[in-house]
Formats: sequence, C-alpha cells, structure tokens
Amino acid sequence: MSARDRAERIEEILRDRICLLDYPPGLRLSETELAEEFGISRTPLRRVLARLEGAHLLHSVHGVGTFVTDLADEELDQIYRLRIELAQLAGRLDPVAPSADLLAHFRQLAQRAAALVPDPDTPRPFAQLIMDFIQAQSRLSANQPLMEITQHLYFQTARIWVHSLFTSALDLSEELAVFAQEVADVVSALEAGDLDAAASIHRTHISLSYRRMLARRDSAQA
Amino acid sequence: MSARDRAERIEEILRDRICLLDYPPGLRLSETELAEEFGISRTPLRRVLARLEGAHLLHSVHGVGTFVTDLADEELDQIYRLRIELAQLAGRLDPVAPSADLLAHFRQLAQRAAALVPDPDTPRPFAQLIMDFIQAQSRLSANQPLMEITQHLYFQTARIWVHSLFTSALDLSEELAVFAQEVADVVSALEAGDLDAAASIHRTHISLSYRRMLARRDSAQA
DNA sequence: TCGGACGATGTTGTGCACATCATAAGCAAA
DNA sequence: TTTGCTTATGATGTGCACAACATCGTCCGA
Repeated sequence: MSARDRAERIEEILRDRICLLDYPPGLRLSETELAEEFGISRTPLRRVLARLEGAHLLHSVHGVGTFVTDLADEELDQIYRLRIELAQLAGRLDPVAPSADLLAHFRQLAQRAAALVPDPDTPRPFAQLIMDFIQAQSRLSANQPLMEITQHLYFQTARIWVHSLFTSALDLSEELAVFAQEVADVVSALEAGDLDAAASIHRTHISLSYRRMLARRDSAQA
Repeated sequence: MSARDRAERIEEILRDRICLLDYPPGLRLSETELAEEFGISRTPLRRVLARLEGAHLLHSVHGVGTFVTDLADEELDQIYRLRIELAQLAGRLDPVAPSADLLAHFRQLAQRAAALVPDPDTPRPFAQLIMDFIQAQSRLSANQPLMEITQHLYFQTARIWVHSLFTSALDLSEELAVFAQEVADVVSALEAGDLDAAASIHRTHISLSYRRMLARRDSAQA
C-alpha cells in the first residue's frame, strides 16, 4: 500500500470517528496515542491531522492539545442556511438518474431507518444511517465540487445536530420517525424519476429539522 | 510571532503566488528551496503544503515532486456552473450593506480596472485586480461559510481562466474592458443599495466570461 | 491564610538524518 | 543502432530526538 493510500485511509477513519461521535465535540486527542494505534510515527499522522484541521474538524493548540471542533450557535445557523440552499441546487445542477443498484440502496436505507430503535445512549447507529444517506445522495448529481462541498458541510453540522439531539434526549423517537419519513419520501420521488422533487424534499427536511433544533435551543436557554 | 501565525502567513504567500500565476499550473515546486526561502525546515513547510493540497491547489507525488494543480476542461466546467449559482446566492443569504470605506474601496477597484493597460507578458496585475475584487465582494455577505466556499472556488478557477486568456493572447483588451465594466456595474448597484442586483450582475458576468472561454476553447481545438 | 514563584509533566512544533521512490543518464550486449 | 539493465541523482515520506509552550501542583514567604 502506498503512503498516500494509507494516509487517506487513516484520514477517513478519523473523520468517521468524528462524524459518528466516537470523538464528541471538544474531545482532546493525543497524537502519540493515535500514531501508536495506526503503527506509524507522529510525522505522517500530523500530516493527516493538518488536513482535518483544514476541513474545520480539528484544531490544534501548541502545548495544549488537538481538539475536536465544536460549533457556536451562530456558525451552525449560517451553515444551515447555506445547506438549505445547496440542497435545492443539487436537483438542478447536473442531476443524474439513479441506477437500479443505487435505488435499491436507497430502499435499504429506508428500511434501516424504519427498523431503527432509538437508544439515548448510542447515537452511533443514527449518525451512521444519516452519513450513509448523505453519501447515497451525493451520487444523484455529477457536479463533484457541489457534492464535495455538500458533504463537507454535512461533516461539520450533522454530528453537532445529532449530539445536541442526544444530549437533550428530547423527542428522540420523534426525530427518528421524521428522518425515516424523509428517506421514504425521497425514495418515492426517485422511483417517480423526479430528482428535483427529491431535492426539494431534502431541502424541506433540512429546514424543518433546523427549526426543531432552534426550538430545542430556545427551550434549553429558558 | 507564534508558529500558527507564521504557518498561516506562508500559506497565504504561497496561495497568492499560485493564484497570481507566479506559479503557473503544472509547475514543480521544491520543498527544500521553499523551506530555505522562508528560513524554516521542511517539516513545518510540509504542513503548509498539506493544507494547500487539501484545497486542491497542489498535489505531491512520492519521489517526483510537488506540482501546482491544473484543471481539466470538465472539472472547470463543473466549478463554473456551480459558481454561477453561488454568485446569485450571495445576494440572498445574509446580505450586508457595504460601509462607506468598502464602497470607496470598490470605486478604487473600478478606477484600477479602467486604468489597467493590457500586457500579454504580465498577467499578474490583472490577476491581482480580480483577486482584490473577489476579496471585496466577500464582505457583502455575513455568511462566512458561503464566502469561504466562493473564495475557495475562485482560487481554483480564476487563475486557470487568466492563464488560458494570456496563453491564447486573444481578446485580452476586450476581456479587460468587460471586467472593468462589471466592476463599474457592481459599484452602481451598490451605490443604489441593491445588493441582489449586484449579485445578479456578478452572476451574469461569470456566465458570460465562461461562455467566452468556451468559445476560445472551441476555436483552439479547431 | 493567601499569593505568587517555580518546576514537573505532558502537549504540540521543529530540525535532521535516513528510507523509499521515480526518473534519466550511462553502458553493455544483442 | 537499439534494447534493456544498472546506477546515480534528486524528489517526497518517515522516524526520532529535542525545543517551545501551557497547565497544574507544590512549596515558600508575606
């Protein structure tokens, strides 16, 4: 395996751990421990960490540590407003009709969502399902820069959203049901061959889930 | 100066050199030479290069070298189609009325554009003007993620656009005149307080300059 | 009792020597 | 002449020792 491939693999592993909340926001990581775990020295590991820092998923402080990024309310708001617009764009810009395999994969995601039982202590299955859904959606447009940006913004916000959902522990089953409904609606639109409708559904759900998060935030402050 | 500040400064210098075509697409850089120039060792320099690689401005190949990224026609097309949509978004998402200082800066940019004399051998003044214009525009929306993405896409494409313009050496003065007109139009819209109009003007000019580049590409292939 | 200096500890940042790899020049054999 | 192997060269990648830095506990003195 080439050095480049190994670095990409480690970067993907760490990104997954951050996005799936194995590494919650604010956690301090140890370069030495990570280097030992992957069987490499700190030098190539630090290259990976530098890239994740460029993606706003980590930030290092000299003499203190390397921390998983958290998002302030205002930053989260701005990204959500942007994601709402980008979701709509995905249906207009270089749409690609899903293959039979991809459609089957979407149906499987809908089944997973319907079968998922909420557990306030293990956010990972829910986060994993959301990540898989996003990755599947990224195959609905051939515009790679747009999909890359969309995923990038998802990496930043989805984990914060899930984290706030599981820490407040309110409406967990309701949010899960809403998400399952979204996946089912998107599958219906895809089966009808209407990619723009699928994008609109996605946009609507981002907007609504954002509003519900705002409501949770307000009730928490009150 | 802290280590972080120094790294950011070097990254900005290298990014400017790439975007202003001091480092044209395809150029091979030497880690050793750059490290000597900035008076540091290869280790911290490589951290900077890794971040620029994450921004798709560089790519390294083991045993060969570090190269300034070039864009294939298809990649350029996809980014342009995306930029056209994002330019329109900037007027809708968290618009910020320009301060008196910013407005004066825009007028100064218009004067610089009107006064610029085309020289097929020195693309840098034109590229610098474009970069300054983009940086000024990034202050017209308070949505930082959107502005960061817009600038990021500009870093990737504007230099390719200028490079193709100066290598073909056709219509150079015409393109410069069109750009000067765009800046003047944007200033007029800003003076009227119509940010959405300014965004539309920008969008239109991106679209038109893209079409002219496509025409140059077709004539070059013929 | 309180405050501040100080050092022990653990972290990230840096410099350097070497490993690994790709390329091109050189050279010998067919 | 051409082909293929060998080798020299220079590039990026890695490991390690140490420097720079922040934090916290400790201890001494007012």
